[in-house]
Amino acid sequence: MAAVIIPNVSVDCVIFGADIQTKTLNVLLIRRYLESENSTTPLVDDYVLTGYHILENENVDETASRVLKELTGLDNLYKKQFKVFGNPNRLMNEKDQIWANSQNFNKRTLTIAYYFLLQTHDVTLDNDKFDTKWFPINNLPELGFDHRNIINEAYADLKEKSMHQPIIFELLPDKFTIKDLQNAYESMLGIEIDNRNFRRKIITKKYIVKLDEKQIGNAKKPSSLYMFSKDIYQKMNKENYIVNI
Amino acid sequence: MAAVIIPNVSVDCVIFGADIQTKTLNVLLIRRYLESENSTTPLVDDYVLTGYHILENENVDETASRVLKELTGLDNLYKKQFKVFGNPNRLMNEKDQIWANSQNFNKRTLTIAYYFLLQTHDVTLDNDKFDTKWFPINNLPELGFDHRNIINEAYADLKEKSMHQPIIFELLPDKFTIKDLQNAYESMLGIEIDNRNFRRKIITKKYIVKLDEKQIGNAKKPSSLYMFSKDIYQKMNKENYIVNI
DNA sequence: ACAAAAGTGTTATCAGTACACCCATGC
DNA sequence: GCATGGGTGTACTGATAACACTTTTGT
Repeated sequence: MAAVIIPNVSVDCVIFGADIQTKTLNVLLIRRYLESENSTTPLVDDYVLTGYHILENENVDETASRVLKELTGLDNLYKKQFKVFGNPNRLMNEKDQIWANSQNFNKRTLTIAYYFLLQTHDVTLDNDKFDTKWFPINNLPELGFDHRNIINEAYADLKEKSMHQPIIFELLPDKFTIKDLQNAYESMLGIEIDNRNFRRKIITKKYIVKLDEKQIGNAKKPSSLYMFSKDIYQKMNKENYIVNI
Repeated sequence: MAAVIIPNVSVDCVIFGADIQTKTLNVLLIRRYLESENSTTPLVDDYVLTGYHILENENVDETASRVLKELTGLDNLYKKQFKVFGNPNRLMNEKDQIWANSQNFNKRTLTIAYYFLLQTHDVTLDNDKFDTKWFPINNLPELGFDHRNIINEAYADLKEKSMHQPIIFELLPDKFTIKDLQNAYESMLGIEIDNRNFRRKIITKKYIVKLDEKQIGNAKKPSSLYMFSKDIYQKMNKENYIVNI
């Protein structure tokens, strides 16, 4: 009883992972590989996003969550459906044609693109099943289909959103230091932030709560841990319209 | 030679029109009407968004523009693809079933939703062809399918966006008064703004340019006209990251 | 005691808010 | 000359920006 899929439509997922060690924002990609019959150079050897078709009785959001779970084992993450890519030529470059012939899929497929936010160390990669790898957003490998474009648009949307919504916390552990938060902004936006002003700004927010805990294990002065309170944030932001163009 | 469409997918368009006279934000809707064979009460009598299927060789954005042009005759308007609606039950309520049977379309259809921004007085409604009507966003009629939901989500996205991007100008004529701008914000966001502070804030923006022209025709003191300079705006906003959570 | 990262304070400037009256015009 | 909406100013408060040194800890 194979699941019935909706033709002509797929879901693709840009999985963003913040690496708190390397202080980079990374993207999780799957290797796409096709050997050549008469040469040692492979016909196709690049990376793509994870994705799949939508099942007949499935909500589109559920498709995205399912695809994510299959790859990472994770559930209940921040998820944003940010754009549909439907250019008639989006799967028409040379390598994609070769791949399409080997995989037998429809050449006019729209894809509904999502991005997910998580921390790289929350994912245990099962590379027996998928040949996956994290790549820094600023140093992506060769990508198949229109996936470079999809990633770029996801990243632009994420940057834009991060500037006025508290989604950065989805990229951090529940307990984080002010410096972690600053690093997350700096690596995401590619900017430098004055540490003293940033600190003041953050500490005065009521929804950033100081915990009675210090970070252990790093070789120097231990720093205080904080958490983000979604409850307090939402209570403060009811009907609070600030026009800022 | 009928155009080939992509099955299972459609585009729906929320057309927002600002009415500078009534100071309301309106939505353009099409009447959906189906007579009953054995009763004077019609089987279906409500309103829906305009929309259509995507053609085989058409970009999704082109579908949206085409649908808009067919209904309004307008081109080159601000257009935002904001969300896909793909719930398996989205066309399954009673009246939609009746309608679906009379129109013979697939009950599992995803729709890619767009919204457009314009001024109501730019549209000449050809009601011989479509039975269309403007409705204030706060006083919508009975709506078919999941279109109330689609409109609500479009409106939420528009409000959110209007607070930190200069899209409000898409709802105004090229030349507008400060008061027009204020009215547009007030009706869109449902708030009241202090006229003096708003004025100062707007006039100090370099991309809001005062013209050597006064508004004529209104019976009192003529007010100065201004325009929005996209050029200046874009030059100022290059790489200008302001984190404000 | 030293290296490393955490954490702190001041001043100047700018933006936001609250609030009430005069001005220019058409009739 | 008067009604109508256009347009203006000030004082207070809070936020932002620029800037460099001290504190705490582990080794």
